[in-house]
Amino acid sequence: MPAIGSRRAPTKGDQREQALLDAAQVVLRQKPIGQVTIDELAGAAGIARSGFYFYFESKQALLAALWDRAIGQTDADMGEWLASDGLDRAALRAGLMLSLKRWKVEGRWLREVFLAPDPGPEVMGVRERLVDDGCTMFRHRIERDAKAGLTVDGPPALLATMVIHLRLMTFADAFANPEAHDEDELIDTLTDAILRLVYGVTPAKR
Amino acid sequence: MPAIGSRRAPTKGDQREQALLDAAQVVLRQKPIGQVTIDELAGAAGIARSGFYFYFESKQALLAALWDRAIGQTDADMGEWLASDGLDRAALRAGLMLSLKRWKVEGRWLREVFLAPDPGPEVMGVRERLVDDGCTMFRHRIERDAKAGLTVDGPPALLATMVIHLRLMTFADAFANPEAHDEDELIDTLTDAILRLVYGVTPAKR
DNA sequence: GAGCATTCTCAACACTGTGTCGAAAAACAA
DNA sequence: TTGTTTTTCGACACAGTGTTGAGAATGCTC
Repeated sequence: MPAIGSRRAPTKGDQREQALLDAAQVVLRQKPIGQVTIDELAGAAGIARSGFYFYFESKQALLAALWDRAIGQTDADMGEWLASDGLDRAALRAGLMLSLKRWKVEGRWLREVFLAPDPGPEVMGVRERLVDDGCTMFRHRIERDAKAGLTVDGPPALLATMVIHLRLMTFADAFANPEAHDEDELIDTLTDAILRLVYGVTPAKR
Repeated sequence: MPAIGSRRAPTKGDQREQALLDAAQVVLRQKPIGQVTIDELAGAAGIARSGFYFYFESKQALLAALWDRAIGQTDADMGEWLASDGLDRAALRAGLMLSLKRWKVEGRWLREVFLAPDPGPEVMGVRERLVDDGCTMFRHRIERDAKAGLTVDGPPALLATMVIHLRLMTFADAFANPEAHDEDELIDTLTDAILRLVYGVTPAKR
């Protein structure tokens, strides 16, 4: 594991570590962590089970690393909207759609790290960082608009948390029941729901 | 396990089964299921580990039974509002407050059954029943109001799911961070959020 | 390319928790 | 009491995790 920015060429071990992460990501798309053994993960990356422990302390540690790798992407989805101001419905909708697409593929294990009741300390660390960061960014966005008198009154922190959770659960649900709702309808409903939640506004028909 | 309505006195075994459920409920308030062993549950009810299997097939089965026992209560919390019509803010708020109180005590294991990524089939059965029933009841309430032209337009099923999830996550969050928000403020914000979500209305200041 | 250090691999072991079985004890009915 | 059913538990088999230490492979330096 070379330091970030290190120039040294990736060693065989570095590649193995990436292979382990890649393999895990593929396996975890198919079934829940609880049903995946370390033996299986190691096997998928072409090493013996005990070799796994050279790279990661535990399954949880690998999961945390995997999640860490995905953080940037997830945040980036909503980036444009977070940077915008006021009732930018288009930016919000676009961000949500991007997120939904991601969730449709990686939903299973994203859900695990977000919602698992008792993840190890490593995962908890990453989760808190991500959720806190997410809430903070949303909160800043909302506070900005609150100052401009655009939002409903209500504690921005609470509103941000609600929006985050609403989004999260809607995507988790969409992953669990992919056939239940039309994708566009789902995103339109979610977009408008968030706008009503935060700004108290039902935007004009599209 | 006597049939419902059976007159026969509860045998020692029936009592033991209840003791097991009661003990589990207490233990599960303190720590996540993953950290509770069957040995511990059996011990808390005063029997040997292997004796546990006389009453329940697995930890998951006990959990399902425990949840089953709690279903009636949880539903009853929102009963008054579900039976009412239109924008009955008082009934909604009262129901939410009742639910919150319950979650503050039983939050840990309620959360587990709702959100665990990979519960056994027994729990899945109960979960689906509960979530589906909950969504269905909320949906009926919303459909009724939709017919009366009170709600925003949008698929009632989707709105119901969103409301259920918003409520669920807000309570889960309140359990996880009990100090984060004032109880009344939390419930007021949630109540208004739901009303805006479904009816597009920001009620008059209280 | 020889010598040396680092990186990597894995078989063998110890441990914890789950689930099964059958024999015995306790409770109940006739 | 006697026979039947219910309840209890010790002993076993098994699966998955995590540790250790020996040695193989790799890369670096001269």
